[in-house]
Amino acid sequence: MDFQPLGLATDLVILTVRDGALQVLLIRRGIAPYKGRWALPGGFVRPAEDLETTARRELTEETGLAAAGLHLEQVATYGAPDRDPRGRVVSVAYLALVPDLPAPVAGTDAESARWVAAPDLLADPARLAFDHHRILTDAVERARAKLEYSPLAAAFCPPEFTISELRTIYEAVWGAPLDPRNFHRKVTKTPGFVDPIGATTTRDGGRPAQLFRRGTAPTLHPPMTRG
Amino acid sequence: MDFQPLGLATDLVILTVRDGALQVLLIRRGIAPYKGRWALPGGFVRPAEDLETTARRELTEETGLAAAGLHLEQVATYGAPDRDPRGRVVSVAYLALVPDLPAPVAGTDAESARWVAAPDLLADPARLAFDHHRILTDAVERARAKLEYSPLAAAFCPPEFTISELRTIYEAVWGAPLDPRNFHRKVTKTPGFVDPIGATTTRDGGRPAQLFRRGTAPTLHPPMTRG
DNA sequence: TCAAAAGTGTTGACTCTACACCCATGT
DNA sequence: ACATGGGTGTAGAGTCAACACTTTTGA
Repeated sequence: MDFQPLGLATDLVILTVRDGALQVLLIRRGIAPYKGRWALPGGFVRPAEDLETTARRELTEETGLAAAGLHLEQVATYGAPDRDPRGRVVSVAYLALVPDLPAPVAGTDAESARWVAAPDLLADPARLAFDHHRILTDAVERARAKLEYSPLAAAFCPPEFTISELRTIYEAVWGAPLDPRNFHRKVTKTPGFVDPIGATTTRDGGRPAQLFRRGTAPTLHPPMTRG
Repeated sequence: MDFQPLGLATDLVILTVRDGALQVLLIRRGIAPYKGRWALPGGFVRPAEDLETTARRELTEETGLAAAGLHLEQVATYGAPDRDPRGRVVSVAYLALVPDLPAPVAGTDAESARWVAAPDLLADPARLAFDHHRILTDAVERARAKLEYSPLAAAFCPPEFTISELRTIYEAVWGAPLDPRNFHRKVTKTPGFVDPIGATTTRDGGRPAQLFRRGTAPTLHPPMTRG
C-alpha cells in the first residue's frame, strides 16, 4: 500500500444569477497561504467522510444554505504536485447552482464572503488564489454546457418562476440575449422541462405570466441552442 | 492542515472497438483484495507525480502502448469511505480511447489482462472488483456522449481510416445501426471533423473508399445524433 | 390611453431521414 | 456479369429564427 502524506480537499464553485449577471461566491482567505486573497470556498475532507458530504457541509458553512435539495455535481479533480504551497493537496471541485438568496455569511477560515461577477473573474487569471481560476473556468464552462441539454437552469430559480425569469438565467449564463417569444415556445414545448402550476404573477410587470415549476425530465430533447 | 492516512490512485477505463464491439481492458487481480477478480487497471499516484502522468504511466504499463498522443480524459473521482477494504483510497478515474491494437500484456500486479465486451460487463454489476462497475458505467456514458459533439470517435481508429470504419465505431459505441449514406454526408460536411488525404483503399471491399485523417475541430457543429 | 411584458401565428430558410440510384472495384 | 461496399440526389417532414401581431395587466 502507498498511503502518502497528502491532503484531500473539496473546492466549491457556487453560482447564482443576481441582477441579471452570473455571480460566484468567494471568500477572502483569513489564513496563510494566500492570506487576504480571494478564493473559492472549500475545505478538507474529514476521515470517513464522503466527498459529496464534504462539499455539502462546506456549502452550508459558507452560505448558511440548507444543502438538501440543491444541485451539486462534481466537476473535476485537481492534483498538480505544486498547486498548494503547504504540500501535496488534491482537490475535488464541485459545482453548485443556487437561486438568488440573502447575502452569504463569513465562516471560520474566511474573513468575509461575497458574490463576485463571473465574467470579471474569468477575464483575470491572477485574481484568485491557488489554481482557482482554472477550476472556475472549468466549472462555468460545465454550467454553460449543462444549460443546453438539461433543465438545470431552473436550479437558479425559486421553486416557482416565470418563463422570462428562466430566460434571464440563460441570458446571464450564456452572456447573450435570447428572443423572448421563441424561448417561451421552446421551453413550454420541450417535454418535462417545466410544468405549469396554474397560477399567474404580475411581479415582472405587464401582462400576468404563468408560473411554472421545474419538470422531471433529466435531459432536454431537443436541447436549447447557444448563440 | 489535515494530512490524513489516505491512498490516492487512478483507475483507467481503456476502451477500444474490436470486431464491431465496444471492449474494455481488464486485468485479473494478482494480489488481495479481490485477488483473482477482474478489475480496471490502475495504481497509486507517486509522490510529486501529476494525476494524468500516473494515468499515462499505468496505461503504458498495462497495455504496452506509447501513451503519447492518445486520448485521455478525467471522468470523475470516487471517494466513498468504504470503497476499498484496505482503508481510505480515493481514486481518480480516467477514460482512454485507443485504436484496435495487439493483445495487451500482463503487468506487475496483474495475473493477466484481456479485452472484455462492454455490454456484458454493464449488464452485470457484480463482475468487477471494488466500485469498478460504477466507474465503467460513468466512463462509457461519457464516451457515448462525447461522440455526439466531439470528433473523438477518430481516436478509436488508426491514423488513416475510411468513413465506414468511422461509422462502425459509432455503431459499436452507441449500439445501434446508422444509415451509411447519411452518415457519410454528415461526417464529410461537418467542418473540421475529418480531412481527406487524397488516397483510397479497398481493404473493406467494393468500390475504393477515400481515406481520411482526424480533423482539427474540437467540437462538432452540428453534433452527431444518437438514435 | 399608454407602456410593458406575455404569448400566438406565420413565413422562408435550413436540416434531417428515408430511400432511389449510380460508381468503381474484386472475383 | 455480378456482388460489394462507396458515394450522390432528392422529396417530404420537421425544425428554427425572425418578426408581425394580439392579449392582459398597472399606472
